[in-house]
Amino acid sequence: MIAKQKGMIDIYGDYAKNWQYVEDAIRSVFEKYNYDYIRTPILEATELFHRGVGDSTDIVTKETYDFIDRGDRNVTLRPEGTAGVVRAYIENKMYGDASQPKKLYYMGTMYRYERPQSGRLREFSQYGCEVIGTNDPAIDAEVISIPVNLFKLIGLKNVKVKINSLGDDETRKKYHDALKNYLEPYMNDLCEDCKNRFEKNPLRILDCKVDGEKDVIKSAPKIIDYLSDEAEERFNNVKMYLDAMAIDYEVDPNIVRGLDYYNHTVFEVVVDIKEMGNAAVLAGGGRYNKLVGELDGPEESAIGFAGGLDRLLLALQEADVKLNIKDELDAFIMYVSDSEKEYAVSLNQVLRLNGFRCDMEYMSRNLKGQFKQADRLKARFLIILNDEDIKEGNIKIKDNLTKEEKVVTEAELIDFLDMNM
RNA sequence: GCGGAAUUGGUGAAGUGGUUAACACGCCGGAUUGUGGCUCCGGUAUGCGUGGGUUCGAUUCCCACAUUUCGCCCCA
Repeated sequence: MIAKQKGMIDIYGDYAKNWQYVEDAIRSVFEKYNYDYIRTPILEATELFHRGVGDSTDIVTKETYDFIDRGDRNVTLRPEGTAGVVRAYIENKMYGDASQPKKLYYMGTMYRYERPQSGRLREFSQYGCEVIGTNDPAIDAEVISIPVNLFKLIGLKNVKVKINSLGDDETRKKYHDALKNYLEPYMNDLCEDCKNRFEKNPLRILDCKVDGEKDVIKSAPKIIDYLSDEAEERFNNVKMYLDAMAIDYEVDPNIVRGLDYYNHTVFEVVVDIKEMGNAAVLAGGGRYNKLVGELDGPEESAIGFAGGLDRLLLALQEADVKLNIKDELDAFIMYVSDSEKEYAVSLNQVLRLNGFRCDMEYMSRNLKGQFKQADRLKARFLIILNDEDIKEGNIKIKDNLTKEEKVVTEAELIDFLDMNM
């Protein structure tokens, strides 16, 4: 047997139903916010991610799904959505469109080449948006509010927003130095991983699982104390607009997103479910004002967020949220003889063309088995054919809730179903 | 990339170096000569992740690999 690839899953059955329900919910929220759907290729030039995501993180050096294609090109399965959307924005010259800013949303599979673990597969689905072309702090608040509203509408409670500001380049540089100066004398007290991070990515030390609770870390300098006046005012405006939307948030100075391209606003939307561990971060994002320029586009400001579909579904399950999935059958057609079967086929066709969701027996089960099948399919009405009825132009229909049986003419059947559905 | 655990039918699983691999659920059929969801009865794995090895003989022991799973690194 040929098995699926490591870290990939088949989505089917009830899980697929939940999946589609959530996808519909996401689409509907983005449309209410007036975002346009964009669908970019799954495969992109490797260089896009090297430049877009940044070489310094492990993401690009060892966690992307890279190939050499038949034309000797270096290609990569997209590890995230932003780089592709920004590339499409530049390549299609969307900055010239009449409607600005460009508000784009996407949904699709992403890939990372890693050992799978809880809540982290090699192929996973993300949804998210990018707003390109404005530096208005009100749009920061709008973008933050999207996942918050989505989670609320879908039925999740205990959703928290954590925000922080990384300021501008100057802020980051000054803070970087200050943090390293502060930490250097304490390095021997920190874990091996943190010693490693000290050179590579000192910001990450702030949310280390091992050392994060130590006083040394807790009293480390905070980036928000290093914000330039301009950056601070910008951050205050974002908070003001969040207040105006009545979005609860807390400023968490330890939120450092992993990617190099972020500046100013960064945020995470977290659900308070202990069992979820790291996967409790349902969505995250931030502003990236330099990225469009770095990818050879115009110097346009941008902000976006992305969320994991798989972990959203996991959260819904953990929180026992009942999704309103409609998978009931309107009618199931039962028969025994061949002539009844022929009539069943034609009746099925008529009912479907009239907009009813129906099905019939295809496994040659006896009548008892057909009743069971009808229950499995959650059929509201059972249509039980018999040759004598058919001869007289009658159809026997049984209400599977009340168990009442009724004989109607073929002409009456559609009206009867219409009235009862 | 590093470490731990696991892998037996459609499902949950028990089990053994040697004729027919428990039990339960599900499914199919019968009792009920065409109206079920209860009950009773019957049927339902030539196979124990894959490939090697040890052995007279392995699903059971050993090795490798694959996959799953839980962590680490990293996190989009």
